[in-house]
Amino acid sequence: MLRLHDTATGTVRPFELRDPGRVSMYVCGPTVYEVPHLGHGRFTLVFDVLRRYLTFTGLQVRHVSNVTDIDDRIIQRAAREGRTEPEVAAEYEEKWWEAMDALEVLRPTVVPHATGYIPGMVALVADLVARGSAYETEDGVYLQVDTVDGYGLLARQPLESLRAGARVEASELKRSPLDFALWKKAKPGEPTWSSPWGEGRPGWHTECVVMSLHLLGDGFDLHGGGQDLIFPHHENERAQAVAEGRPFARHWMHNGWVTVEGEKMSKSLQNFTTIADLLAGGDPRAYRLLVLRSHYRRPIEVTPETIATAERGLARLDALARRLSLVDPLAAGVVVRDQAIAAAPDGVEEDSVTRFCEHMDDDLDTSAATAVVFDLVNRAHAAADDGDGSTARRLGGTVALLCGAVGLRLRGELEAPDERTQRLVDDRDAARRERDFARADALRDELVAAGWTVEDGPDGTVVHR
RNA sequence: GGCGGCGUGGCCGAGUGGUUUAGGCAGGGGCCUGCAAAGCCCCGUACAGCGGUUCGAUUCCGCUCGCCGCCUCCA
Repeated sequence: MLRLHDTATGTVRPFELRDPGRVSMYVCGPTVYEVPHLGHGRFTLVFDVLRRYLTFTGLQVRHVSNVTDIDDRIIQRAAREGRTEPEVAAEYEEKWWEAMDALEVLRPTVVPHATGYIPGMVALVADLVARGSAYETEDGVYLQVDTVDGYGLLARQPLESLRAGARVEASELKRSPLDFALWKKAKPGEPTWSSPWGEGRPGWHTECVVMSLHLLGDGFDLHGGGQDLIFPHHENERAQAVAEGRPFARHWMHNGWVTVEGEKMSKSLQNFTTIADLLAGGDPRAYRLLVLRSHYRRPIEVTPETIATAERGLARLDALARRLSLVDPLAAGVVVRDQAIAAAPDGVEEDSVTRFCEHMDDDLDTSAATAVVFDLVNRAHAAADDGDGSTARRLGGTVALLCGAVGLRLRGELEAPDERTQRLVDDRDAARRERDFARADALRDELVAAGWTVEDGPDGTVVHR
């Protein structure tokens, strides 16, 4: 049974599903006005790992993640660049999926776009007004926060304390600085939709509550995102649902952020790296492994050094995969535990699978779970050294299974050397047979300089990169 | 001001009231190798500080210090 930290209670507690066997999860997706950076990479990887693991254990997962395609920043960018908002949104959404695909983050089951749900948002806002939870002003419609029971649950602060700390300038139009916009009345030149309050557009918090409830239903299982969404975004989503009298997310999960030299990666600090930049420099799997090696609620430092360390870990996995000719666990798609165990050609070590799952079930302790995998790697190599091929293959098969559970691809197959490289390899083998080591070493230097790793095995030289 | 998180061996990073280790990376020694690479074996007596509880605390409690974050858009 999976236990997960729940932001609403501040405790790790059982992840109890609304419908047995089926998981409904909503993860706040991107606002498409800029290219994704490593912070986006982390949250998508964290929730991808969760989703894959849930699937691994045999659950059916419905994963909804939105695209916010109308927003102040999109409008600003469009105005600045002399383009339309849909053009800007389309461009950055495309870049988003490119990055997700490269990271091997599974596409959500459903990807709602905010602009596709405007009528539902208008209806929600109208109902909140009718119920007396919201009020209209000159510039929009606001939720009156002090009408909502338990406002501050996710922030884990009472209303008074939030109010005292509010740094927003109190607008004369709002009854409280904490009241937030459900509907923004149009300013000249902005894209608009019709509503009982005139032309305008929905507030961000309204988008997500409407889409999540529409696509997953009342009392869906999990709502997630980065820790910076806890307040006000998720608090405000929840407030609307509460004001409507509708059960909202049963469980709230938030991941820690990416830091750079100890500070949060963010646009304002100008310390962000885009996913595209990361991928240009190396193996996309390294970021996944880096994420797996820490706990999802902890900050992670993502730098060239930490990525390089993860790449060495990856090299260790790949070396085993090559040695034992392990099949990439993801070649056939998402891995489901019982099916994969049944299909494993050499069996699996079920003890390790059990331990792996115990760690994962403990609030996704991926770091400890990953340690189980590396321990298997070690033992598989040792067994192979001892000439115990069947044990080695069984342990190796378990490595593949568990890597697959968290979406980590293994690269066992070698990149085929090009013709020129193969000639160098052949020449080197010949030189070694003739014990012309000076020539063999020179050829090796040449191969290494071209980026190949040279390994002399019992069957001759093998190169890979 | 309010609220929260964190502080583990050279680095990253789990975990635990006490006899036995996370794991990875880096480093040292050995094996293997023509030399390497990959791999294997061996090697580190760490838990911010100060008190308290306890037979015993890195692990529980309190305080102190330090770092980070949220209370504004933010993954």
